[in-house]
Amino acid sequence: MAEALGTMKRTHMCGNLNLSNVEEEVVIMGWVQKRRDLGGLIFADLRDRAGLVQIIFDKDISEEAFLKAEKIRSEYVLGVRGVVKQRQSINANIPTGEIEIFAKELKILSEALTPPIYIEDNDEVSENLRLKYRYLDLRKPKMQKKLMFRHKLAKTVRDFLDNNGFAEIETPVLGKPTPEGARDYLVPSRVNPGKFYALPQSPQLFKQLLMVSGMDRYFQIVKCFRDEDLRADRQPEFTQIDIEMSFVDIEDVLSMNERLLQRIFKDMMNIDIELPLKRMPYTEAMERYGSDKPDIRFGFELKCINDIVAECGFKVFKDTIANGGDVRGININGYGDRFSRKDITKLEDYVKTYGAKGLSWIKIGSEGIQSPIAKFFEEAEMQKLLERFSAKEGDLILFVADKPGVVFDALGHLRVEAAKQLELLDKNEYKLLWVTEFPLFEYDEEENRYVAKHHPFTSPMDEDVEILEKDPGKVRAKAYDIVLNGIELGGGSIRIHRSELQQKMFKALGFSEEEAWDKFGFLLEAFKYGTPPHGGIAYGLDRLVMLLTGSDSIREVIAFPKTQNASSPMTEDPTTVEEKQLKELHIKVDIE
RNA sequence: GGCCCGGUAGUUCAGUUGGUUAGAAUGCCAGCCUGUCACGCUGGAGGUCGAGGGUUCGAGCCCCUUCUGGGUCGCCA
Repeated sequence: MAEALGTMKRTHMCGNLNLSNVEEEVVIMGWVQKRRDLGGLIFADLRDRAGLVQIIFDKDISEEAFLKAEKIRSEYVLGVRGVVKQRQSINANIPTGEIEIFAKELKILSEALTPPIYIEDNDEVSENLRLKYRYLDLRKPKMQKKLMFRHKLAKTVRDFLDNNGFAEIETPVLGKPTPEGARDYLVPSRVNPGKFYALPQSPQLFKQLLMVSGMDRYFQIVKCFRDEDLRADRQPEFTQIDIEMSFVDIEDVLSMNERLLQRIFKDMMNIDIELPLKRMPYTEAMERYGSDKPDIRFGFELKCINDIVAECGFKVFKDTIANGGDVRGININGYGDRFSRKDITKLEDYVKTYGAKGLSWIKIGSEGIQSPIAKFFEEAEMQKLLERFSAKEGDLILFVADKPGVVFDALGHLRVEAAKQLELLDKNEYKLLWVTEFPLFEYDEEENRYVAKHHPFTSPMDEDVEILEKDPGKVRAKAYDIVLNGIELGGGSIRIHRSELQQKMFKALGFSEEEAWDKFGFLLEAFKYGTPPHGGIAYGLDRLVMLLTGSDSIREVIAFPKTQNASSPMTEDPTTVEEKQLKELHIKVDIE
C-alpha cells in the first residue's frame, strides 16, 4: 500500500548529491530505476530529474526500511531519509558514483506496474509504444534533457529579445480561415451556427496589426497549426518563434536575428558564431546547390553544361535543351571508387523520386574514362566537360537532364544523398546561411496564375517594383530564409506598408479589389490608419531544438507529439464525438 | 492520394522449401544469496504470430482485403 508523504520533506535531488554531502542526513524522492537484492543487503538506484543515486538498505541500520525495501520494484516512487556515505566501491559510470545513501527511513509513496517500456536511454522500443506511454518515455534522462534544453532555449530567446526591446504579446488562436496556403484546422462556433474559426497557421496578420498599433517590436513563442501530411520534421501543431519589427529594412532584421542566433549558439552549445552570417541570393543557391536551403557543409556543387552539350551527339541531352530544359551535373570529387555501377543505379532510382527520368554519369578511373554516354561525345566536348567540373582521377560526375525545376530538385537532393552515403555530414558542424532575394511570385500551373511565394504582403525589392506588372516572374522579394545544415530554420520578409504598392501586388496576383477586401479587409483597413515600414521572421522552434540536440525527428523534442496520421496513441485523439455535440454545432458528418 | 519498409512472448528479435509441441535474449514471478551497480545461482509462468478472408492434407511463412507504425513523393503561401 502506498504511503502518505506525512512530514517527510525533500532536501536534495538524487542526481545532485556528491562527496561534499558526506555524513549529511538527506531526504530524497524519486523513482526506482533498479533494485539489486543480495539477500541480507538491498541496493536500489533512485532516479529523479537530476540523476541517479544508489541507496543501500541494511537490517543493522533500519530493519523496518529493509523489510519494506524487499517489496520495492522498478518505478515505485520512494521517499528515503538516510545518511550520505562515501562508497567502498566507486561506480565511475554515474556522476554520483562516489557516494551512496544508507537508508534510515523508507516510504513507498507509490507502487507501479511493470513498465511496458524500459526507462533507459539506449532503448530500442518501437516509437508507437513510446508514444502510447509517453509519460514513461519522458522519464528517460535523454528525453528530460531534451525538454530542459528546449526550455532553456526558449528562455534564452525571451531574454535576448526582451533585452532588445521586444514585447511578447499573445494573439488569438481562434481566427479567420486563410484562403491561401496550407489547409486550416477548423473549429465550429456554437453561437454562430454554420460558421467556423480556423486555428492559426501563423500569427502573421496579427503581428502586422501590432506594428500598426505602434508596439514597435513584438515576439511570441506560439503554437501554429497546419492540417497537412506529416514528416520527420513536420507536425500538425508546432511552435514558432515569431518576431516582427517596425521602421526596419532587410539589413535591420537580419542583423538583429543573427545576433539572436549567435546568442543561442553561445548559450546553448558554447559555440562562437562569426558575424555577419554568410548570405546568398536565391538564384545563386539554386545554381550552385539546386536548393533554396542548401547544406553548405560540403561541396559537390552543380554546374550547367547546356553550352557544351546543346549540339552533342547524345540525343537525351540535345533534345532536353532544345525543349527549354537544362543539363546539369555534380562532381562527387574524390569519391568515384566508392560508387559501383549498382550504387549508381540506386542513385538513379533516388533521383527518379524527384521526377528525373534518369541519371547519366562519367567516372574517371585509373584507366581513363568510364561512362555509358562517353561514346556520344567528341573528344573536344568531353575535354570541355571534364574542365567544367575540374575532373581528375577518382571523380564521379552525375548528370540530370530535364525541366530546370526537376534538374535542380533532383541534383540538389542527390548531392545531399551522396554526402550522406559517404558519411561526410558532421552533426556537430553548424553552417548557418541566409538565403535572400527570393522570387516574389511563383507560377501555379494548376491555377494558371502567379501566386505569392511567401505571402501577399511581402514587399518586392525596391529596384524591382517597376517590373511588378510587366514581368512578375522576375521580381525579387525582400524575403529571406535562415538555413542551418540544409534545413530551413525560419523565414521572413519586409512587408508592404504602402497601400498603392499593395494594390499593385493584388493585381499581379489576380485578386480583384473585392476579393482582396473580402480576404484581408481588416488588415487593409488597418493599413489606412498609419502604417510603419515593418518586417520580421518566424523560426521553427522544434526544428531548431531537433538540430541542436542531434535528434533525428521533431517528435523527439516535443513532449506529446502526433504520429504520422496526426493522431495520438496515448489519448487516442482525434475521435468521433457524440451526436448531441454535433447537433449543437449544426454539423452533419458525411463519410462514404 | 502514390511509392517503399515494418507488425511473432511485457520488450527487442530469430523462425530454413509451407511440415512434429513457434525459439533466444531481456523483463516478470518464486526460492537462495551482506558490497551489488547489466549482481549472481536455481526454478517457473508468459503467444489470437496485427485483424479478416482465401489457397492447401497442412500457413508465422503463399494470395487478397484491412488496420496500424515509420520513411518518402505530392502537399506544406
